[in-house]
Amino acid sequence: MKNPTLSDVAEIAGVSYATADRVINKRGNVAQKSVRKVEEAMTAIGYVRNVAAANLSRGRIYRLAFLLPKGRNAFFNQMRVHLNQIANHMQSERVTVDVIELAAFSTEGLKNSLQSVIEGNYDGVAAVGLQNDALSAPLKRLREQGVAVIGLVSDLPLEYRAAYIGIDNKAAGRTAARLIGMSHGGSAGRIQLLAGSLEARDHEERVDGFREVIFEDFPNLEILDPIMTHDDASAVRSATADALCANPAITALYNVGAGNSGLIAALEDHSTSASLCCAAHELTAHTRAALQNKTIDFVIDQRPDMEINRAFTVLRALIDARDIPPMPDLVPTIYVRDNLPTDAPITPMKEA
Amino acid sequence: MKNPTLSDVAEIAGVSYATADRVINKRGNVAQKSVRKVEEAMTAIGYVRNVAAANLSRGRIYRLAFLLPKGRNAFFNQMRVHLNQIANHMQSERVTVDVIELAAFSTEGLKNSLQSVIEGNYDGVAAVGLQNDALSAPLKRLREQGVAVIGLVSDLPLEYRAAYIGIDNKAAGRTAARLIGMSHGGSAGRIQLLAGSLEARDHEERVDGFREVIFEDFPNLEILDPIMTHDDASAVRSATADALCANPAITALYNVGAGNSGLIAALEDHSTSASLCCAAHELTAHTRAALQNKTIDFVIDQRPDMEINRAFTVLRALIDARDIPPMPDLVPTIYVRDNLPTDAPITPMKEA
DNA sequence: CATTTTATGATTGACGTATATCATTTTGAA
DNA sequence: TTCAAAATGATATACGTCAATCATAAAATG
Repeated sequence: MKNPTLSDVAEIAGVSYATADRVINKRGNVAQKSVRKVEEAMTAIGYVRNVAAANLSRGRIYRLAFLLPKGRNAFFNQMRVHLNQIANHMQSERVTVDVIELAAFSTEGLKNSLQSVIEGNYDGVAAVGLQNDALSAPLKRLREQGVAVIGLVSDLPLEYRAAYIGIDNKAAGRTAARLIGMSHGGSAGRIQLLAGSLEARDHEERVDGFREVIFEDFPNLEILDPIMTHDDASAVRSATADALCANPAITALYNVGAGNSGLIAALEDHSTSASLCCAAHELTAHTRAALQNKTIDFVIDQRPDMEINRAFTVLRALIDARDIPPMPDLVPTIYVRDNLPTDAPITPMKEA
Repeated sequence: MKNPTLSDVAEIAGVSYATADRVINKRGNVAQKSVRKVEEAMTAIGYVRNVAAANLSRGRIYRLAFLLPKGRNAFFNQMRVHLNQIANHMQSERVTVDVIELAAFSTEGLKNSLQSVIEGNYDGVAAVGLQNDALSAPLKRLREQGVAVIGLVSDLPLEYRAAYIGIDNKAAGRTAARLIGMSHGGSAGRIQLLAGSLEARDHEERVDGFREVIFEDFPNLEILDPIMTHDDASAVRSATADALCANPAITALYNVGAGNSGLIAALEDHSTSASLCCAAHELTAHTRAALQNKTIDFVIDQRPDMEINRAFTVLRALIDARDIPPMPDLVPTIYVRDNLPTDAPITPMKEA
């Protein structure tokens, strides 16, 4: 009935506790036959290491750093909120989190932040990354120090990061195209794309994916050249207004990047926007409201809450050199106005 | 730098360890001013209970039971796989899981299973529920024994369960309607519904939600009366074939329930099915393949993996009388063929 | 055979909390 | 003032693992 302990294993294996310990913690200097005896005893009685005891004994604390772009961007705001919530709960498991903010899209800024992480003596780092070779040097240093590094939302140079946590942006673009394409019901149409910058890898990938699907499966839809907005809401607003005015044949809009409040404002100004099909990224207060009042039709979300959860789990697994526990897959999530999350999903019970 | 312990708290509060312990574990017999002193010290130095040490000391083990419908239904197969995976990983945290299988949709069977749970001395139970007053008595017993009970996928009578973990089925039906509606691009159409049984609460709710949205927002779409299939694949197959034959004006299909392999087979037989819009529930090997080869267009999934994760987290929180940690929301997830998870299909499935 | 390696045993002290016991002090009511 | 009740202090043990030490036993080496 009680869970077997390592002492039980040792006893059954006919060795001392010390030897059993040498085996399970791979301390070496153990004869092969002893290893086998211990392993057999382990499986025989179904021994599983008690992580509570192990963590306590080890006195391990996990010092994590999250490198996020600074600024008032709705998506990262939300991510920061989730991060704080979870970090708060992780305190009881001896996990401390420092959030380091840095200028968005700045290789130099990221490099400096990584430098400060090197000096900060962390166990693990999750960074919203950039693809730039200038980052390789500090990342290499981190690896040499045994710091676990993962890319979050946007990847880091592949050689020096242990994992990437984020959606497949090409899939996200394809998904948007599928939805917009189907919404035409076989009729012809014209789609205006908006993007922050095609130098941002995620934006580029989304546009590519979008194009693929339209070309493959919706040949009677025309894609207009993307307008660059630098993810700025007022730029999005004026660009949208201009495009709709200049090209009345537009039947759909897809904003690949941020600045959705501008998109929404422009659509609300526009008289015939009701017949437009509109897709955007990331569920925020703005896009949620716009979905509900039918200003936009689809939101593709990357589930920042799940990303943060995964980041913690993966970092801890990497730090402990364990395998990663089974977790839900991360896919581009489609929101329409009917499947929006509610705010209080769990109902606590009244009396005992 | 090191995390403060309860001894530190006691010292700073100017009381003994014993008194500090009496406060944080609410053992009573403590003067108000001592309580205040301890609480102030706690916040002053940011004390957080070390759960590893607490769990170790308490020697707590969590004995959980999951009550799932028996049978080789693809969805529950998948759920069982996830459950086993996670249960396996939870062993190291002293969580044991017993899966109790019972006849689907059988109040009597569920009642008996609950009875065996009462005798089985569990700490928590997650049950795929039914709405039937006959269940109240055993559920009441469980509550009296201090066993945490939650409804999973399908809810239990509200009075005696602490939480429900599952999607909002009305929202799921609304979501399907929204997608099918939009896919008509404003044209008229006719939608055939298929359902297992309208006595199953989830099916009924989905149909209701579906109807709502079509009536509200797609008045030129007609909904044909649902065909009852009892979730049987061959029944679904023949019903689908018959309906398509009898009514060539059908533009869309929505299978509210299970038996998708039959639906897919019928569509693959049918010559003009390419122009049909088709939605179904739950991502399985069958529906995944059908999405990919364009036999069906949308799958609404309840993310059984997330549901299982939540179930564990909520049960443990209930058992420990803690608050529930922040977790990703559970919403009806829309899959098209472009945002499928990359995982290799986990269910080696013989038949539906 | 003597000597070095290598393997094993026996034991111990953290780690931080839960929980219990017993002695002692303080408080409140008679 | 006196005595019971309430509050506090001091202390000890257990939980299971990690990590270390030291002594001894077995095996490999020349």
